[in-house]
Amino acid sequence: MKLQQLRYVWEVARNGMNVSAAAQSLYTSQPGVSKQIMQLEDELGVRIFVRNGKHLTGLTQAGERILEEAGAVLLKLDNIRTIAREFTDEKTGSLSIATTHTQSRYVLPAIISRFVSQYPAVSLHMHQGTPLQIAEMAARGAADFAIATEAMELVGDLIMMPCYRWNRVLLLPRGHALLAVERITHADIARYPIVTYVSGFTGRAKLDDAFRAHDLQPHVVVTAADADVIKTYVRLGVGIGIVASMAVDPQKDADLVAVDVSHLFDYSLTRIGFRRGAILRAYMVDFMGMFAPHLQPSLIRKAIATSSQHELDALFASVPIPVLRQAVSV
Amino acid sequence: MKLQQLRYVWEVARNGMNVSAAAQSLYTSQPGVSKQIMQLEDELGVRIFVRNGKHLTGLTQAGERILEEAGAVLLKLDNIRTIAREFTDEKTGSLSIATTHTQSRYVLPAIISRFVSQYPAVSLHMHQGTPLQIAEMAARGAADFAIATEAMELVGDLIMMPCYRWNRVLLLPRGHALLAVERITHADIARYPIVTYVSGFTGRAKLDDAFRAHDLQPHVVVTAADADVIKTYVRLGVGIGIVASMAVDPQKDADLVAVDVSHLFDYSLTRIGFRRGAILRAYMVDFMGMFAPHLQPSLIRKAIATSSQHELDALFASVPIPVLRQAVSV
DNA sequence: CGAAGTTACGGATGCCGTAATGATG
DNA sequence: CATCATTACGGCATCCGTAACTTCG
Repeated sequence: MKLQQLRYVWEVARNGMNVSAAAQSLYTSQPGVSKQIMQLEDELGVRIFVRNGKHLTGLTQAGERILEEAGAVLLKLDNIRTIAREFTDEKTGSLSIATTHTQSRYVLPAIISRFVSQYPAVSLHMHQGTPLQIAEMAARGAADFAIATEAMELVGDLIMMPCYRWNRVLLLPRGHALLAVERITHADIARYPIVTYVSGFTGRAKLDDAFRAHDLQPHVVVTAADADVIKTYVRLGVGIGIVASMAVDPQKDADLVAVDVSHLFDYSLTRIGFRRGAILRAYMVDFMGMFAPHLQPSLIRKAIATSSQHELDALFASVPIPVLRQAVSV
Repeated sequence: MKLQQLRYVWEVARNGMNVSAAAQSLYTSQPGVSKQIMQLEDELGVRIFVRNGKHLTGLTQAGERILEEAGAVLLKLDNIRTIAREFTDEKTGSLSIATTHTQSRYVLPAIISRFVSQYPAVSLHMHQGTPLQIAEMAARGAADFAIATEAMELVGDLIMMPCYRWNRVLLLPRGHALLAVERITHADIARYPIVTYVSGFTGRAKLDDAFRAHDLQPHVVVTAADADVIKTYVRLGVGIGIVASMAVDPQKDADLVAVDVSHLFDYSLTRIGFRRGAILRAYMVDFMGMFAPHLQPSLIRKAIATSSQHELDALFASVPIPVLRQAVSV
């Protein structure tokens, strides 16, 4: 049994049982991959892949279980490399963050700029995607961190730590009729065409929930994956915007009015997640502390030591999670 | 990074940083081991072993952490092999049990004979040792199972499952004065010289506790690691024996009288343990069921899924553990 | 027929073991 | 001086890549 063989098996499975694709992504030749896999199967005396003639079509029962262990092995090998780097170049390395538009555009810049000034030798990689893509990237090790509000619970093998709670603001063109309303209600909002996030993004679910709870059918006329698009349509007068409060920039959005509507919607929780079982570099732990000050190294260590979502929840039950102050312009 | 290198590092550490010894136990040459380790260190850019001139004297900080991961890798490789064998030869393999004299002499024979008749192609290995040795053997994978009453909690990385509770009997020569006593007390026993287990064996601790709780100083004149020796001295008239009830053989020990004294001592708990993270062959799960009928596959699976001793305890809190009927001859 | 996987084969890397050298206590 | 680790070196296995062949959709 060789490491290459495990890597090959893993990569073939990752590429939908396509040996050619796996070979490419491993920068080697198909025959090499094919042969090593067969060699492993011979050594183990068991087929890992189901073959239809010469084509691999799936995993055998044994293959599934072997793949699982192989994945764990590959993770631990990564860990060994990480540990080694930590002890050689404490301040150098890379930090790969997968996150959503909202985070990378409005929340992270300040954090990142602090981080890069403290760790200039750490190369930074930001990946944008849907919450699900983000979570998957972290889960399979393509990113060190996933930062998102949604879908983080859908991927197992992620340790997710609550970072902050936030709510929504209404974005209105100056002079909008709603500005005259003292305390805005769901019904008030539902009277106007709405521009907001597509479902699965930036707390859209909680927004829908709130209206549904009041038996209201809001008129959502434009949906977008990010606040910039939403603002654009609000400026066009298409409707009133509902965005995450952190997406409001007092300067740049001075032509619009942001109204706090946190009394109308449940708070959403943004979390940072990383692969369970992965070793974190010191600067990664530090990064989390910058992003969410309550994520102290000792707390992170405890979180890593947990083994189930349940345990993790219990750990954070007693930790106060900051609530993002609503950036309201009146 | 190669698997051999991890194996070499692991083995050197296991052998007290002695490369020569490690090479021998790996059936290879010293230079090969030496070279591969240095190669790994070069690749990782970090020393794993502390060197005093040319002698390895210990692990570096990085080395300790790397060793930990390497151990996990090696375990998972074993798991892959185990999985493969499970799918090829479901009924063949080996079962290695580390246990104490009491178990292997009095308790296991019946179980083992059932087992071998059901799995004739499984080669059986029994290792006898002190409870601590036993636990360590299982923890490092030298044995599949540890079965013992003591010390199982001292070794981490073991999943220990309660099997049965048992208590002690008094072994008396026929016609002994104590046989006239209706309900024997601690004080009654303490009046006679006692032959029993050495500390650390077969529930000796609970025995001492009981006398101490009654402010009695029993006169232990002979201690032995197994009941056979104890019986021998009882037969010699050196003293009265206190042994585990399962150590009494009604036929062979017909010349002695066994008196139930379970009202005098706390029940002891015999457990079976296996390495956390290891894959169990189907016949291993079956073996546990034969040894302790309440250890059903589903329960074992749940136990494997636990990650801490605490969780494990919680799981078994609601499982009734059989109490061994006292084999008393009167 | 095209895409994909296996077989065949030559070149090169690299691992292993023996022998020699260098340190250690 | 005996033990132990590293360096040197030759033989051999093995892994890789190219090319040819085979099979599936």
